[in-house]
Amino acid sequence: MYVKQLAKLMGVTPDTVRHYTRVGLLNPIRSTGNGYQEYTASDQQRLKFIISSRQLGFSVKDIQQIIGESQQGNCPCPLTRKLITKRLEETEALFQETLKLRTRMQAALAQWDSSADGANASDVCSLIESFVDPINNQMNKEEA
Amino acid sequence: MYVKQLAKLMGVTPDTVRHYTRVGLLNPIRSTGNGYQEYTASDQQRLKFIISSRQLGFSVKDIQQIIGESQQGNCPCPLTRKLITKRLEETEALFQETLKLRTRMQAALAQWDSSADGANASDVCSLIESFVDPINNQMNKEEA
DNA sequence: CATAAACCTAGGTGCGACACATAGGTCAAT
DNA sequence: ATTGACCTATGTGTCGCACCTAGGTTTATG
Repeated sequence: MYVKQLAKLMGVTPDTVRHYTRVGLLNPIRSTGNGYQEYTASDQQRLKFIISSRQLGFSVKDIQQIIGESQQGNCPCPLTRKLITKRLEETEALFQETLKLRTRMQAALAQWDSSADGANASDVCSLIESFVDPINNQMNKEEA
Repeated sequence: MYVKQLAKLMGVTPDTVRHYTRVGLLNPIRSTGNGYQEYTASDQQRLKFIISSRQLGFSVKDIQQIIGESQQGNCPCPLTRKLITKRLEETEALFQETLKLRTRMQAALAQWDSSADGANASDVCSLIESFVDPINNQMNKEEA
């Protein structure tokens, strides 16, 4: 099976399949004669594994490591647990940051909807310049 | 004031200041003689604006646009509102995706903590291979 | 005065996971 | 023979910086 067919079958783009091939995650066979890449059932199974792993938050390098561990005859599961623990921490951090960003943006937009336009020579945009963040600016807390 | 001093004053790295200078957001004056970049009070104010904008989720290109609009004599506030609306939508989408990813990861880790290691010739990692996502796999919903 | 420490410059590269473009070869049908 | 749809390898662009290279400047010190 050629690249486009495999891609369509697995719900990714041909470029994605080529990308994984470039980095060594897929190992198609060179077709005799025309030089086309022939993807086997093994590649299909591997691609399914890659897609599952990506959906679980593993990076491409993580997947390379996991597969490498497996190919060296070691059980990759301990490594897998370690990696996902790390990735989960990162995702948790990203989640919290995104949540805070969203709150800031919503607060800004709400404030701006009810405020007039305006700028002068020294300012660029009065909306941004005068934005007061009710979250990060709680009367400077206990400082007063 | 030179790059390091401005950076320290505003709580960013000298590289960040240089980056904004490279893309034209800051316009320091060339010092006579030694070629050093001299940042003025105007640059300091501008940098403050940039940092605020970044914290509100604007991209560097957004900021370039907003400043450009202002420099052409137009009020940048309508553009600002339009841009933040778009960025807020993106942030909302990222937030939802991150939330779902976190849930998947937590589910996987919980399942893996109580399951044995194992892999064979055709598998890479049985944990990933046999992971069942309780969120995305709700008995295939109504299909049965 | 020589030297070292600490600052500065411009320009280039690296990150991550692809998407997209370039220039060309192959194959099947018309 | 030509067209269209496929394929190849390789390179570049994305984003916001961080980091590195190779060098010049300034200041303090022995």
